[in-house]
Amino acid sequence: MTDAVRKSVQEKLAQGDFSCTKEFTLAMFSGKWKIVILCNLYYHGPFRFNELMRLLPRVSHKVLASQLRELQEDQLIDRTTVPGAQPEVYYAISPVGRSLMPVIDAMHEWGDQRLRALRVQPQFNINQAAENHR
Amino acid sequence: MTDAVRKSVQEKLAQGDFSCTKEFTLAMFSGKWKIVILCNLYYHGPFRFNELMRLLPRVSHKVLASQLRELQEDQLIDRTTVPGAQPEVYYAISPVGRSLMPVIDAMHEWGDQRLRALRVQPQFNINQAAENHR
DNA sequence: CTGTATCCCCGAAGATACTG
DNA sequence: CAGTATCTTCGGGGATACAG
Repeated sequence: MTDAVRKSVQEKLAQGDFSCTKEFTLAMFSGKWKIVILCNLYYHGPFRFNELMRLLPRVSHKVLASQLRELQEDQLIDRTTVPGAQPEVYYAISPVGRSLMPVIDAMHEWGDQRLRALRVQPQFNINQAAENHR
Repeated sequence: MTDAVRKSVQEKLAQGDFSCTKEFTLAMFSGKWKIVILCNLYYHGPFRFNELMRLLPRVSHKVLASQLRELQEDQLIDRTTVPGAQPEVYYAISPVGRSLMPVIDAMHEWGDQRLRALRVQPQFNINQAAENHR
């Protein structure tokens, strides 16, 4: 959703061009909330829509819905409806989504080490870097 | 650059919030061309600006420049100027960028297997999936 | 509760022209 | 050759209102 990558990958695939494996993977969790959603579902079990809303305090209604829809389309999560007077909808990580976790773990580890390194290097000021990016 | 993630990560860091390691890593190669640039620099050695332009046939002048600038700011690549009558500028992957390659390799492998699986599953039509995304 | 429909904003991506 | 400056376009993200 966030993502120019996502779109261009889809176009490539539609044209039968499968030479974009890295970008394809990248497109899986591009989107401002997808990684957080994925990790929450993985580590803390299935959640209902509003439970996720509470877990992600800053996400808007519509955006959460669209992120979940895309994650479903990519088959990374499963959506289950428990019937009843007021049906309950549960989102859970799927086997495919689960298989993506090692990649996310690798990202976590790299980011962890990198941030650590940046904080002890006085010559690289993180706030300055943020400034530069404007 | 592409990225809502990049921006929100920078804001978090500026506020002293370092609890976004995965997103931080994600922000490294979010941007439509960054992974391709990184891999090219890694596997096929330093390149000059115009050489990169030729390698990425669809990228525009300005966008390539901005992607390279951000990669520099993130210290993933090094920019070297060889002085002379007409100075030559070379872009090469940095040690930090090099350390990111295992993560990218993991993404490559996952994407490869996933795409393979999708192509043999007739029940999941990739073009259809692309349609759904509209 | 779990969404969809609408409208707005902003920044990334692109095209083009200009510069040292 | 290696960029910067400017303008336009397009789509993601957000807020809000409405619906089943």
